Amino acid sequence: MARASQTRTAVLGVLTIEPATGYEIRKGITEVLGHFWHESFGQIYPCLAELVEEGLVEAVAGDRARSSRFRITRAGRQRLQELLEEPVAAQPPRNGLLLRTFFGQAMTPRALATALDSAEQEARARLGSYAAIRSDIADDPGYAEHGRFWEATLRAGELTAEASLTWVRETRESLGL
Amino acid sequence: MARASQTRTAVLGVLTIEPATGYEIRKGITEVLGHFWHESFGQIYPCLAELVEEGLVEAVAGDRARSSRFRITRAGRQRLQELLEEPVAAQPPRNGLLLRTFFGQAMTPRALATALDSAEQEARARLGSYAAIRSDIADDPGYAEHGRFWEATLRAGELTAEASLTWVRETRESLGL
DNA sequence: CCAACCATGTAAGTTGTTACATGATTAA
DNA sequence: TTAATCATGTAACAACTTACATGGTTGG
Repeated sequence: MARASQTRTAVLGVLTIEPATGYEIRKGITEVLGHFWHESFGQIYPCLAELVEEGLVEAVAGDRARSSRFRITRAGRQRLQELLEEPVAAQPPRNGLLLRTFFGQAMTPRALATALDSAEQEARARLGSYAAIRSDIADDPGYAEHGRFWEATLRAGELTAEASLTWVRETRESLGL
Repeated sequence: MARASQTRTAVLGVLTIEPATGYEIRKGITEVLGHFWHESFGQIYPCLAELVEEGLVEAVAGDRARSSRFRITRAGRQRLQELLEEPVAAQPPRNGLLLRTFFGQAMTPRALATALDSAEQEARARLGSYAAIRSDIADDPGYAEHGRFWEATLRAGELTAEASLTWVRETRESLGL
């Protein structure tokens, strides 16, 4: 059966921006969508092969040996639209930090405090990276079409990171850590 | 090889509260940890069998035929502490709503607006359920030990849901939806 | 008596990661 | 020349979901 996951959605989506090799697709997902999406090579290459077979993307000659660029077809754009309009499938939640917090009495206060420190550092790092991305957005040649959407996803990251910092602060206080 | 995932951590954790059947463990995870954790039966039963084999939990007679309660052993508590003190393994991000937002120009404004509506409704529903859980926490006989930790996880849910509502509001505005 | 819930377990399938293997190209 | 990056692909494994199969118990 055809791959039912959202990997297809992400790959087709990236190819609407410009034709790309598998390597570039993965790089784009990591660098641009990285704060809310992830794909590994082991997903991308088989997925591309399927998409070609279904006529949703087509391979064009690449810059170098053993490389091919993939371009989304008209059918691919149509399919992408359908995929995007399907209801969002929420991934089952698995928050390791909250699991540790919930069972906090089974660990040393020191260890829980360390976990909170890590969460804080990670949130700060994310906020820092978002500031850098804001410049990238302004420089993007496709700003008029993509920019506002890109900014919206970035804003989600900021709000999440800020909520995370608020939570760490409050939790340190309420648990006396 | 032994199951390396955090299912063991969650199961052992639940059993620190009181001995339980597999069914009760699943129920407890769904009802109490549901806003940040998830396990299916297909994970829990094999995991319990492994834990028994390793001496981390032991089966005691259950209330009825074909049922057994599982009790965490001293070794199990020790193992749980070690597991909790391991660094939090962040699950790779896959946010379907942000994926749709990023590729928002490839879908109709109407469809994106619908996705935002769903996100808003879901966040509101979560806030409602947290209010109900707050009463449960106050009623919990183990409040003094567990309650503060439980409340902290709930607060995380509230902050996340509120951040989500803020984002939906801002995004509707910035994208004119 | 019957619906809802309690209870256990397995098998098949899907999804995804990681490690490995291979080699071309480019910039220092 | 050599390290980094570009590029592709597969095989093994790990994790997880879902559907199925089975039957006991309780409350209305």
